[in-house]
Amino acid sequence: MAAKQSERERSAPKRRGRRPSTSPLQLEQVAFALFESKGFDATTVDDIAAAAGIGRRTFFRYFDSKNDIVWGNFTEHLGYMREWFAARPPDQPLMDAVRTVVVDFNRLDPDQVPWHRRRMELILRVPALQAHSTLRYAAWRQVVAEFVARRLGVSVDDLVPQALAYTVLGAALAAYEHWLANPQEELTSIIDRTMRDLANGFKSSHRYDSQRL
Amino acid sequence: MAAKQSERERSAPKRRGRRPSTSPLQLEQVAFALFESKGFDATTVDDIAAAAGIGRRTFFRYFDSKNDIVWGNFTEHLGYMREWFAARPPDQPLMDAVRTVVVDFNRLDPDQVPWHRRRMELILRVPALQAHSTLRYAAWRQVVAEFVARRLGVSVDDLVPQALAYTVLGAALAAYEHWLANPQEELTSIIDRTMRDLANGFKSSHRYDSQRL
DNA sequence: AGCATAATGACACCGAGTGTCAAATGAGAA
DNA sequence: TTCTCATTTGACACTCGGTGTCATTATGCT
Repeated sequence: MAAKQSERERSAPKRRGRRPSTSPLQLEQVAFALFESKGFDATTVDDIAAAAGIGRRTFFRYFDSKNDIVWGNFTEHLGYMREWFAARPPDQPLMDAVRTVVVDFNRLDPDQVPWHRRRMELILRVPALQAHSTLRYAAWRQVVAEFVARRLGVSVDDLVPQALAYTVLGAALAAYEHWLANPQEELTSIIDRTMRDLANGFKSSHRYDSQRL
Repeated sequence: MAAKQSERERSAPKRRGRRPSTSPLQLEQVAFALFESKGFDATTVDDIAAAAGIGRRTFFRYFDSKNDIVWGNFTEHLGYMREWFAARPPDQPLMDAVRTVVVDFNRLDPDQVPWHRRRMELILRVPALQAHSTLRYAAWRQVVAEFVARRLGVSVDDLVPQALAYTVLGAALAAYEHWLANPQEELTSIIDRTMRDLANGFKSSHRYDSQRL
């Protein structure tokens, strides 16, 4: 669906037929308002379509599923992450490179923070979205695994790149949950700390506390 | 649903009313046969119920959802894992203890291997099940996090136990995928190797190859 | 004006999951 | 045996997410 979004945006210049009556972004905003007031599960697609003034069938032309609403243009962002990996200096140690990119990938403009927090609260706390997110995470992991495989000169499907990608994702998710529970801490700091723990094999983890960094 | 199963089994001795006309295990077997022949998505709950000779509504009294079929008595097994963690010698290093238990948790009787492989192929390859499985993994992670938190003397909700649990899960999943792709290798070996990589911070991972162990 | 293109919404359909309730079944008590 | 009570079952109706189809509407180009 983030794919749909970007296709739509890129093919802007010279239109031909009828103009879209809304946009993924606008639908996202309408939907988020409903999620906030009624909760995700209690909000039906009919509710969202009605609130946005479109038909139910039309909604599903903007998003493949109700779950996909919360993911914004994630797929597009993944492209940036891939580029950042490609731009890492070849002499930078593997885990340092991974940590740097993952931290940067999650750096936010201060004005985006509240919206991102609401997004992540949905993704990480609503069971239906927790489940669905797995499919998005797979694409994220793949980007990491591709970088690691390139660095190690092995196939993306080999155990090490996949295991590394899986564990890096895990570290990031734990960091995100900690961020949701501790709004005063900076997201990038938490991720950085967690990624260092991971690169350490959690050997000195008992010495960390929430004040560090 | 695995909860349902065990309640059902435990409350066996003195019955009163009408006897159940089937069992979760029998339904699982009927369902797996259908999944094998038609695929998971193409198999409807009606199909399963019909094949098992029960009504559709009755099916949902044995399993909370179609997805839950593939998880067998996972919740029950989790109990064992919790016990194994509790039985670890207090002087065993943290990551060694975790590795040992996770490896043991996935040790199989040779005759169970084919069935377990089919189960895991469904869980790890069918998108609907990949997604749903996240909810089961959360319970698994919690068991790991509880052990780690106890060892470190911190809260289960703290960053380190959660991050460790998340990454251990990730390592296990990568190992499982490798196992599915390489049936000749032993599952426990793969998991052991991956867990050692994790405890190493993947520092020497480029020296591993699929022959090791 | 007329044509091609693209988006829309109405309609009908499927499948998962749930609430309700009467009927079937089995064990123990009278 | 018959009555009673607990428990499971299945029929029915309903909600909701998601999809296929198709006529309609809006827009740009010739």
